[in-house]
Amino acid sequence: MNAKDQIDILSAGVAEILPAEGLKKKILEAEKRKRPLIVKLGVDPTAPDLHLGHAVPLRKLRQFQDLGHKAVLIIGDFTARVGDPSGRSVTRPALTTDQVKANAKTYTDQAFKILDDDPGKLEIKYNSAWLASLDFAKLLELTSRFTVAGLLVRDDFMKRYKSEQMIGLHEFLYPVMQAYDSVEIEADIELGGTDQKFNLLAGRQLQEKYELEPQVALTLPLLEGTDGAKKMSKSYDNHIGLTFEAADMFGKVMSIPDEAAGQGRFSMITKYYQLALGSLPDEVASLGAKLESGELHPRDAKSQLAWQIVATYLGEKSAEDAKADFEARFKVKGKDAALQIADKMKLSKDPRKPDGTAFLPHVLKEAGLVSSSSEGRRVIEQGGLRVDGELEGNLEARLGNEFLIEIGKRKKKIITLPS
RNA sequence: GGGGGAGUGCCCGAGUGGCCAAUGGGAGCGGGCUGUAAACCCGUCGGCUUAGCCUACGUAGGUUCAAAUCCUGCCUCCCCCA
Repeated sequence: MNAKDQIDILSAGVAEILPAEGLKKKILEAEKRKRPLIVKLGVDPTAPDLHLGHAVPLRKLRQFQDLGHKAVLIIGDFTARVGDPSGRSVTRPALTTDQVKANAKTYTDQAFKILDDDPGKLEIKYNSAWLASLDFAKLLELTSRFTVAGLLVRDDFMKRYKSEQMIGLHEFLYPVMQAYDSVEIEADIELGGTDQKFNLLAGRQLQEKYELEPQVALTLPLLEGTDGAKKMSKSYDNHIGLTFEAADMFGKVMSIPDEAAGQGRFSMITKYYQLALGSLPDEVASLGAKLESGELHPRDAKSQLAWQIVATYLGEKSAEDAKADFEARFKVKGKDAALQIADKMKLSKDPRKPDGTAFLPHVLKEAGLVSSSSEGRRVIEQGGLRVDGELEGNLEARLGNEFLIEIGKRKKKIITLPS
């Protein structure tokens, strides 16, 4: 592919390219020398649960691979012992090596679903390989290339410093270690979220001191979560986990708003295509046009998006099932649709009294549809319970041997009582 | 080593002796509306066959007719000085 097209694809959806002309230069150079670019992505194996936000840089990395470049995934097993101070107002707790190991495995399992694992295009390295054996002399040599003032200009540190919160000395070393990773693998490009900008630039600096061609930093925007406002994060409860069950993942994608706050009518939909799915710029553009013209219904656009996302992580079969399930649950109404998707379950005890009636809150609790009988009572009082398709407003009711229970729109079960 | 502060329901966070199962926000849940599990509106949100009762405000005791609120010990976390 020619250089211009490559640049178009690679710079799509990117927050910043530093320096601005850097990507172009690197690509032209690679073309001239007929060698692939080395594209680095550093991974901090601290959180075991990955979500779609984490997938953004991985998608970009995959685009590089697809254009023939070489991805180097650095598992920061060593740096994880320090914890990235980026965006943190407090020192992160250090992890044990076992935790780091387990997290790294979870990470790579997920990452392989996005990346091309052709060994010519992907290399995985643990940075303990070179960092663990650094001796103090080498460390001094490394650190002498950075200045305290240089580190302090960084926002995270400055804020903490000014507000008199503690900054561990070891935290100063984080950018240094990460920068050294870039030296070690001679990275041409490094990817990261916008919050990683400082660390990526530190890599540039250090490479220069080691007389290497400095890497180009490519930062990617942070993906908004399902609320369409804040960045996706587990602590905001707006994340879509890569290990979610198919139906849940599908539904969560369907629940993203069309529009990200103040960014155009279908901006969230197109953004997810671009960032979470890594669709190419022309595809995203034509999708946006179709949505604007009304040719494509936003619901269908999201449904396709959800399908593809589920298919990536859990397979096409799961995606198909999740889609069918979603439609049966929310598009088609009525008892027949409910019967199709309801799970069957058998209660071990018969809750009925001699007169054939049963206290429904207990039945709901036994069936695992509510977590307490008080909650069951509430649901019934609020008009959320249907038995065999009929609204049931009484706490006690006569029950047959098999019946369909529906609570709200989502929970549906066919209950069988022991005879 | 010395001094100070804090621990409240799933999370954040009010509450400083009775009016507290505990304000408010978020998440969750139910209803309405809708192209959607979006947005918005309404309701609900410890447990219990619930006009009542039980358990709860770090933990163990104590004072009091009455404690999340006062006292003491213990545990945990944080900050400042050295």
